[in-house]
Parts: sequence; C-alpha cells; structure tokens
Amino acid sequence: MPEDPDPPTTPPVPLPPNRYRDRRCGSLRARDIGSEVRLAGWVAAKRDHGGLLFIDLRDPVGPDAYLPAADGSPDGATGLQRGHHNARIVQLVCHPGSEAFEVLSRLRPESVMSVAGRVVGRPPETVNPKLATGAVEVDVSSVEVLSSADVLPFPVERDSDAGEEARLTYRYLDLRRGPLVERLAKRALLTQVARRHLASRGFLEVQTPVLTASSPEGARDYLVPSRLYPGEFYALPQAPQQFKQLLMVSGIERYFQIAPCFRDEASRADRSPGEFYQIDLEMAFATQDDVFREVELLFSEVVSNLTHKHAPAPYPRLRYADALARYGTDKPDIRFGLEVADVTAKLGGRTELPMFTEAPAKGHAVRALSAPGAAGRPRSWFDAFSESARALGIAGSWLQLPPDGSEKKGPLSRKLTEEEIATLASAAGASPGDAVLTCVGPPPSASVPLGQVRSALGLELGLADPEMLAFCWIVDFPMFEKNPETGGWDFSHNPFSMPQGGLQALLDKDPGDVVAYQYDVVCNGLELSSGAVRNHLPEVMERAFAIAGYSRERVARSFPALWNAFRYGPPPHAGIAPGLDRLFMLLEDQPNLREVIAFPLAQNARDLLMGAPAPVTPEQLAELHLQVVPPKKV
RNA sequence: GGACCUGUGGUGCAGCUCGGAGUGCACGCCGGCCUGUCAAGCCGGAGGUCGCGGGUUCAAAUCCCGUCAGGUCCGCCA
Repeated sequence: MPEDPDPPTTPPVPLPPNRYRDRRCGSLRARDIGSEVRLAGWVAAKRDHGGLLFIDLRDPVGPDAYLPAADGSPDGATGLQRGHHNARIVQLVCHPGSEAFEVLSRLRPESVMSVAGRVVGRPPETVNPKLATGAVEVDVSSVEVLSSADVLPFPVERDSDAGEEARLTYRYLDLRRGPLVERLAKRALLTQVARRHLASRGFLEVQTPVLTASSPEGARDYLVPSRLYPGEFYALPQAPQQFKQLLMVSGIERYFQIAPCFRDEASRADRSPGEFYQIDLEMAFATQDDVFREVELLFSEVVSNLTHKHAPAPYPRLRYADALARYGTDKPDIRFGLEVADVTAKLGGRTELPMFTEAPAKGHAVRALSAPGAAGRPRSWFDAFSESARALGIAGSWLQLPPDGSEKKGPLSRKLTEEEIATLASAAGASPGDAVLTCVGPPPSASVPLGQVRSALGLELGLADPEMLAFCWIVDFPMFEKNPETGGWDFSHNPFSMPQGGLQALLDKDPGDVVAYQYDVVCNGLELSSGAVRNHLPEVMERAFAIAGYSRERVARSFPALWNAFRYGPPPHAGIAPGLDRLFMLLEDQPNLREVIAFPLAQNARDLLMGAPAPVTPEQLAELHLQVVPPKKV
C-alpha cells in the first residue's frame, strides 16, 4: 500500500454501510482509486455534454461539520475543507448508452439518488482544486433515484440572494444551501463548549418549567389557557429569573441552563420575536467580581474555540454614568476612541454665550465631540445632528475648523472668542480639518446625540477593528428612574437587584441617587446580557418595592415564591444571563438573528414555514373555555 | 402604537423622479446540438393579475389613497 498523500485530520466517524451508501461523497481521495463504492446524496449540479454527463453529488451535512477538530482549532468546524459545502461534493461521470445515463440526464437538481460505481483518477488537466475530492471522480455503473425534485423556488446550489420571505417559507431549502446549516453546526459547538466549560467550573445544569405563572413586571407574556381551570392561564417564562433564585435558596451552589425565554414584544434585527435563548447563570455566596470572573472565563473559552478574534480580558469596567457621558450610550463600542469630552468646567460660565454661561447654574453639562475631517461636511450633516439633539431636548451646536487654518465656520465661530475656540478645540482634541460638535443638556443624556454621531462616524470611517471583540462591563446602574408621566419612581432594571448600601441607602438617599449591583456586559456596541447581585433580604426588598409604589401585600401576591422563600434562609447570590443567539450573531458577524436560528419567525412573529399562529377549531376553543372577540374596526 | 424601505414571468434585479403597447438583464425551466465539464457551452422556446383594491387621466408598473406581505428603525423590551 502506498503512503497516503492525504491523511484525514481527525479520526473518521464510522459510516455503517447500508443499501444506500457505503462511503460519504466528500471522503473520496486518490487513495480510493479502483474501489467500487456506493454513494447517496443530492444532485448539486448537472453538466450534460450529450456524449458525456457529469453530476456533482452532495452529501448531507455530516459529522465533519460539527465535531471539534482533533487539534482544537477553530477551523475544525468552519474551515474551507472540513464540513464546507465543497468538501461534501464528488463528481460522477456517466457515459452514453447505459441505463444510468438515460435516468441521470432526465434528473433535475436537488433530486436524491443512490449510485454505484468505480472511483477513477481524473486526467491531470481536469483535476478540480476547488473540491476536496477534486483528484477523483466516480464512473457510474448503476443508479437508483430515491426521490425526484420539482423545479426549485430558488437556487439551492448557487450563492445567489433569495428573498427573505422565500427563505423563511422554504427554510429547509435555505438550510440545504450550506452557509446556514454550517452555522447551526457551529452553534452546536458553542453550546457544547459552554456546557463542558460550565460543568467543569461547578455549575449544575437544571431545567426549569416552561409552563409557569405570569409575572407582573417586564415584557408582555405569552399566555397558555388552562383546560382544567376555566379563566386561568399559564405563562411562558420571560426568563427563569425566579426559578434560578429559588435554586439558590434550595442550596445549589452554582446553576446554569441554556434557557428558552419568551417575550411578546416587537422584534429588531438583534431581538428575535417570540423566543430566544440565554446562557442563564446564578451563583450562591457570590459577589459581582465572582460573576465577572466566571463570565470572562466562559467567553474566553467560547471565543478561542470558535473564532480567531481577539477579546482582551479582563474586560474594562465603566460606570453607567461614565459610559453615558463618554460615549453617549450604555452600550458603547470601545474598539475606537472618539470619546465625548466634558467641557462644562472649561467653557460653562466663562463665555458670553448664554447657552454655555448658564449651563452650570441649571445643572446642565456642556459636552463636545471632535469629528475627524468633518470641517468640510455639508450643512445638512450638521443640521441633522442638531435636529436629532433637539428631538431629545438638547441644544446642539458646532464649530468647523478648516484644514488650512483659515476662517472658522459654524454657529459657534461667531459667538466665541478666538481664545475660547482654541480652548474648546483643544478640550475636544480637535485639529484643523475637524469639526467640534457640542451639546448642552441634563448630564445623563447630554452626550446622547454626540454618541449617535460617534457610532455613525465609527462605521463610516471604519474605525472599529473587525477582528476585535471589545467586551466591557457597564456597572453601577441606577436602581430607580423617574416616571415622567406619574412623577413616581420605577425600577430602572431588575427589581430584584441589591441596592448598593443596602437598606440604609434606600432610607437615606434620594431614590434617583441609589445605584444597584446591576451590570451589563457589552461587546462592540451590542448589549449581550444583564445581571445583578440579587436582593435576598425581605426587608430591603420590601423597602425597594415601596419606593416603586408596591405595597408589601402586592409584593407578596405578585412574587409569592420568592417572598416566602426568602423567609427561610436565602444565601446571598448573584448571576447573569448572556443572550446565546446574540452572542453567536456577534461571533459570526451576522447582521440579524434569523441567520443564526434554524427556524426563525418573521419580524411580525409569524411562522411562514409552519403557518403559525393560526385559528383553531370551535371545539378546541370551547374545551379551553375561550371565546374570540375580534378587534374593533376603527 | 408610529416612521421609513421593498414588492415587476419560477428566482434575483433594472424600468417608476419625467405616465404613452409587459420593455430589458442575469439565472432557472422545456426542446435541440454537443466526449472533459466542474455555476459547462451554443441554438431555439415557453412562462406576467407589474402584491391586492380604489382613485386621477384619453392613457398607470410609473402619480394619489387604502390594504396585504417582507425588512429596518422609534416606542416597547423589569
């Protein structure tokens, strides 16, 4: 036996021979020349020369696509060779006069067949380097058509665009095209890596109910009517939040679950309608730092197994208020600088310009952003900025610094002295050729319009390194926020978070000044997760809910399980729940969640493939004690 | 709840601003030719409620109103 010129990189997964096949198409190599083989698969392409017929036969997506490589390299699941479309194809050749020729020449693409034949070497000039099997082909001796395909709604083999509606309606064909299913294989690798890692860190995987009670806080619930109890409903969980806290009370040290979450809310590109998955974690006797360490370890394991991107750790921590001030958002993309400068102290009260002069007295901040090379932008660009600021109740203005140092332009150039202009430019870090945008408004939101410009510039100027995953922690979220309509206080995030300073902080401070042990993990401008050190003390919980206008009785009624459980020795605990779909979308550079989900809903929460939701029979309704009341026509 | 973009043979698009015969491109499909292609090639052909309804007009794919579908965003998402 000659030395194998093309050894497999991983131990082959066995393929027990049966009546359909004894080899995978993509496994054939020069070493197989002379073998009699039986293959099965889809007709990927047909090239009929009349006197000679070529067929590309394609395997189903096999273990090569989703088993980790022996060397642990990311390419194991994603590289061009293993698992890739072109690694699953072999060329069949068929000569005229045979029965097989007659059958095959009539067969349409994506039909399914089983063929028998002999592996032959290709003439050197016809070797195809694009195929893993390109050195050989199979000379067909017999063929059995297993199913024949109709004319396709869109091409399966070709890398062409298909409309979103067609892709969703014929999802199985879209999946068969390759990239999607290869992504699913990689997603399976992600969950495998996460499970293995978390188990090794002492996390116990526990499944929690999908049929549970409606919770009064948060998003709209999906409800399930009860047959046994007329007029009563289960709800699908928006997250296993209360269950995981109950598991802490149950004495479990560390819990995790790849948890389905259901929220009846409007969708976005990065927010799927209906349902999504979280890597849900909770730890007993844990601090914020403990949670951060575990998440950084988990993400580091996931990132190194799935991509070549850099993810610097430990992740920088930004206070919520600072993130808002410096980046104008609570989910900053920190892959590039372009930070907003606070120039209140430098300009406020020191110029003749009332907008700036009066700011400190009103408690307003003056913020500035240098837009690189923007001095020559059209008036409309500056107007769009000041318009978006005005919409937020913020005064926006600007200054243009021509590259040649000639006369400055923009509203501020006429109202500030040369010295003040120099102060502003230097504080913002602007040079000739740049423009300085300014905003004046209440500190929490004063930078928001500048943050929007910063994001747009980052994209436009290509400032963000696409090979970088810049994770960061946003910490110290406010516990409460003012409800503009009622004037009362609402929980700004999770009502079960522990206020920093505990009960004393709730008693002493203005509710607007109380910060919680509440944190987000953000990456490249995308919010991946929220988490918190939980409030496990009934008296603190009672006080927090009182500030938000909940009576003790109402808390007890709304959250009976936690309320009661916390009377019997709850340990301090903390957790987080990174969004699995969104994390994977980020790792894969996908523009929306449909690209990382096998069977996604359309934007309006309709399932175009299965036809859900759909009416049910009157009998079904009657059994559930339900009556449909059509919406009133306007 | 709101705003915007898109909808044209089976597929992807152009045509729409400035109304004038269903006009065009690429792919697919059907038929013919073809022994080394690999997204085969060449020749021929079929295939249309221009999403749907209404309006303006001598005349609407094109302009206006409504509606449906897909997408993006705002609100919403403790």
